[in-house]
Amino acid sequence: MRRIPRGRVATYGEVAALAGFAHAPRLAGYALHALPEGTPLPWHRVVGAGGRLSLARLSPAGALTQRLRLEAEGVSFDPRGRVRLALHGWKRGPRARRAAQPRRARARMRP
DNA sequence: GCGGTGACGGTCG
DNA sequence: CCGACCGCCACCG
Repeated sequence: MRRIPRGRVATYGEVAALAGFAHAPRLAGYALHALPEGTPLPWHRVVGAGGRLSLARLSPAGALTQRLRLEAEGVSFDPRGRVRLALHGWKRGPRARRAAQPRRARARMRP
């Protein structure tokens, strides 16, 4: 979790995979649930698939805290309250895409 | 040991 | 865009 850069988010599945549990995203959820109150870990940067704040089910207040913390880092949400992964996804965002695509053809000159 | 239960994720209707 | 299921696996009663 600490690896997730400020202003970017990762999904439970990604966190689980990074921890070596590629086929058990639920474990990530379970682990987060077990975090102590004032944990220094950036737990707010972990979101559900599609950018949903899964915490909402368990604790709407907690989800609000998560949202405020993310917005404070510059993370934006869509009208339905989901993180815009296309912009802030650690592995799917614009930055990740640039890293993945070695070379992007330059716009051609005017004919 | 057993069955129910998720801060999950993907599929299907 | 829902809601219902299903596979998943450590916890818990």
